[in-house]
Amino acid sequence: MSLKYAVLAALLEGEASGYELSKVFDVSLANFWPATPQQLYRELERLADEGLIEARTVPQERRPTKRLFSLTEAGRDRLSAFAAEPTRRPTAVRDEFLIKMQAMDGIDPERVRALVEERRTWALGKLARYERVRERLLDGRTEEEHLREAGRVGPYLTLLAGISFERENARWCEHVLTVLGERRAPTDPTGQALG
Amino acid sequence: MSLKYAVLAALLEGEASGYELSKVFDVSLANFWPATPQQLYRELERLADEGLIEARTVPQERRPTKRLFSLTEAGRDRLSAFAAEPTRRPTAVRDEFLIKMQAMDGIDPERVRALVEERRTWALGKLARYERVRERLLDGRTEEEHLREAGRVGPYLTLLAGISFERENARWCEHVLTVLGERRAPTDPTGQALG
DNA sequence: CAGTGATACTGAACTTTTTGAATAGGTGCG
DNA sequence: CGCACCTATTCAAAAAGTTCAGTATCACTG
Repeated sequence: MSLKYAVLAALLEGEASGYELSKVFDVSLANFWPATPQQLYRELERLADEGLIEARTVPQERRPTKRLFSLTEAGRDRLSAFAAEPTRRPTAVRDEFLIKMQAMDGIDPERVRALVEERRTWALGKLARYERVRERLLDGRTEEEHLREAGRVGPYLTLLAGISFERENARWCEHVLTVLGERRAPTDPTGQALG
Repeated sequence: MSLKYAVLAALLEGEASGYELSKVFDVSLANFWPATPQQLYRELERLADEGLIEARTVPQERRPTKRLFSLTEAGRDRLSAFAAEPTRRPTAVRDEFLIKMQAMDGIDPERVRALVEERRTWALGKLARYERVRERLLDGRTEEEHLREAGRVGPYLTLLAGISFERENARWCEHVLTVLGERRAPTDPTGQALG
């Protein structure tokens, strides 16, 4: 149900094609509501049928024709009504990696290290991408200036949420690597786990 | 596909009924792989058919008969094989609340405050529950002692991930409340947003 | 001028997840 | 004794999401 509103919220940034949205949903918004291109195209179709967005066909010089979608007044109103409602669904995190970590104590510790390193690298990469988006949004101003002066603050604040999420991810990985290191070379000399 | 492994990982803690798992998936594991009771019962059926878990029927004195499930050797092996593989799916966060925040700049600021306060309260509540689980796991030891000495460290480490997630959530809410407060009483006197 | 890859979109089958309800024994309250 | 609520599970159906496989246009490379 919420994909609908995620799409409407994305269109607050201005008109976009399905293809463009599928890019956006992979970097910024992917943060809190991922969707595949197929989902987006279907959703855009439905929203247009409902009159919440409108499409305009744009033939291009050097590329295939695209359809740009933008919010209608009805769409804006519907989104605002949704945003003002209390939140029904709690946050759902689905993380295959953490299932593996839950079961880590049966796996070769070097294998676990490798998985955690991989995860850390990934989190840092995402963090760097978010930081670049942030620089672009701030455009030279400090956070305080931007938040006082900007017309819209929602996109910046949700970006901050993504940044702190990935930063904590990376920190957690580092903590786990430390723990694994200490278990490999234990200061306690019982030798229990070294069969 | 991963629910299967989430269930196997949950059974590492010992045998459990579908009902008990549905409780666990609502507090600790809900963290990174939520599931409804219906999903769990179906998954348990499938896993038993595959021979990865086995069921034993336990008639009870004052309660309905329950079926307790436990890992088989095949189940343990399958879980270990899964846990050692590189992670295919990146973390997926689905958060209706953050969609609302993305669209906050069209909503009555007092309404937004209320939503953020609600979210903060919820995060702090979850954090408190996690902290209690942590106390129980540590059982008087320090984190360092526990991590060096414990047989299994996976459950503790994933719990830490949950704790830092909710702590950051609460912090983010507090930051947003500050920002909203400053926009309500701006030091910059243009009065632009006070129409 | 064939191959590769980006843009731009569509279709159909499939799996997973959610929702709502039904069943059924037992406990505790007034 | 009736009602609400907890344990424990199952059924059915809808909604949401994933996967795989296309179509088609154009740009760039060798």
